[in-house]
Amino acid sequence: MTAYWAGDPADVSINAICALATVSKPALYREFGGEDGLMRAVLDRYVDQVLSEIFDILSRGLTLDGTLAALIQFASVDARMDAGCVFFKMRAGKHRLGPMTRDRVDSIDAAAVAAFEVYLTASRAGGEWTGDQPAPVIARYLVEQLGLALTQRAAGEDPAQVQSTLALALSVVPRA
Amino acid sequence: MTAYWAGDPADVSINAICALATVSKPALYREFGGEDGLMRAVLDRYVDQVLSEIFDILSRGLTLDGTLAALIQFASVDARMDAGCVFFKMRAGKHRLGPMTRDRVDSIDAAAVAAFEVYLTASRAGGEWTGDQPAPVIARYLVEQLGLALTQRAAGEDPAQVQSTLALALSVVPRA
DNA sequence: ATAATTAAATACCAGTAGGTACGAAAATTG
DNA sequence: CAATTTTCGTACCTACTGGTATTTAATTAT
Repeated sequence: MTAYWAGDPADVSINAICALATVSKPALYREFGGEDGLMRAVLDRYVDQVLSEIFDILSRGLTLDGTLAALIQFASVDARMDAGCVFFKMRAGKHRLGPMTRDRVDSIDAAAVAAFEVYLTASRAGGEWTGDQPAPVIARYLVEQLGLALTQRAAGEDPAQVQSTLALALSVVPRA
Repeated sequence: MTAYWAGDPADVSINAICALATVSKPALYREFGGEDGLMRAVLDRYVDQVLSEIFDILSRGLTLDGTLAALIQFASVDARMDAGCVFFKMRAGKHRLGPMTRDRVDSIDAAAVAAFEVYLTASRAGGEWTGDQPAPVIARYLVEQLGLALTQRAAGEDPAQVQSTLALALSVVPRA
């Protein structure tokens, strides 16, 4: 996970991973079946350990404004995201992934959009979100903007600049 | 250019290009010096033939609203951008490029932001743009949003969905 | 027509990718 | 302790990468 996170997952070879982990190549294949299985396992672990923070933010019961502020903070300033996000890195190079990893990426993507949709619907019911746009559109929009911010961070862009871009993008969500 | 455009530039090998162009490998090396030289040449040609459309839109003397609408149309619906954009594809995988191509990518990126900045400054002087944000911030924002839209199209997303995302993103620009 | 020169393609190089056959070591069982 | 089974790593495989040495073909000069 560390190796995939630090750079581009597609640029990290099985050989390099074995060397980093001081594990023999057949041992790795016995454990994960191949590159596809390894990446899928890494992605699952990453979602569990890191990306869950995003789902967590949505379930804190914050105001809409507070939720968006927390998302902006996490994606563009938090040190944990200095090297970007394993999920969005994999999604950006989806065509290079094996079938299992690709399926996982798709289902995580769908789950993220769905989580935002649920949040937005509740937010609208509570009168906090006054938008006339359909919730699915805004949910998809938010995921894409988070992805853009995390991609920019992975590219080494200045966090302050990433933050200003993301804050601007999320300012289209009308708060009550 | 066709090969780089159709997929991911980093996934197209010199061998494949030679086969497609029915050109021997030494001939290609005599002409371009190597992969880096070829990519730089392709990028230059692409900017000249395709990406110039964006700079052209900015110099048509349209209203701010009309300009943004034209940009949205071009990036998210125009059939020429069905496979995405060679420039943004290369920029997304910048770490994989040779030094010459990478320098070109950087300078084209800077030129694009500068062009938007000039446009916005003029637009503000004309009273069409009423934003209080600094022009450089909005210029950078617009380039990133165009890049996001073109990346989504390269990934095969539904143009209508790309359009709705981009239109939403550009709606933060305050029109008089 | 033949010799000298220029052009271009075939065939090859080292390096690395993902993946595995097979022999050695270690643990388990009788 | 001996025999068997299971675990594990060295060494190797094929495919493909960017790049080039060497040979073949075309051209020019005599």
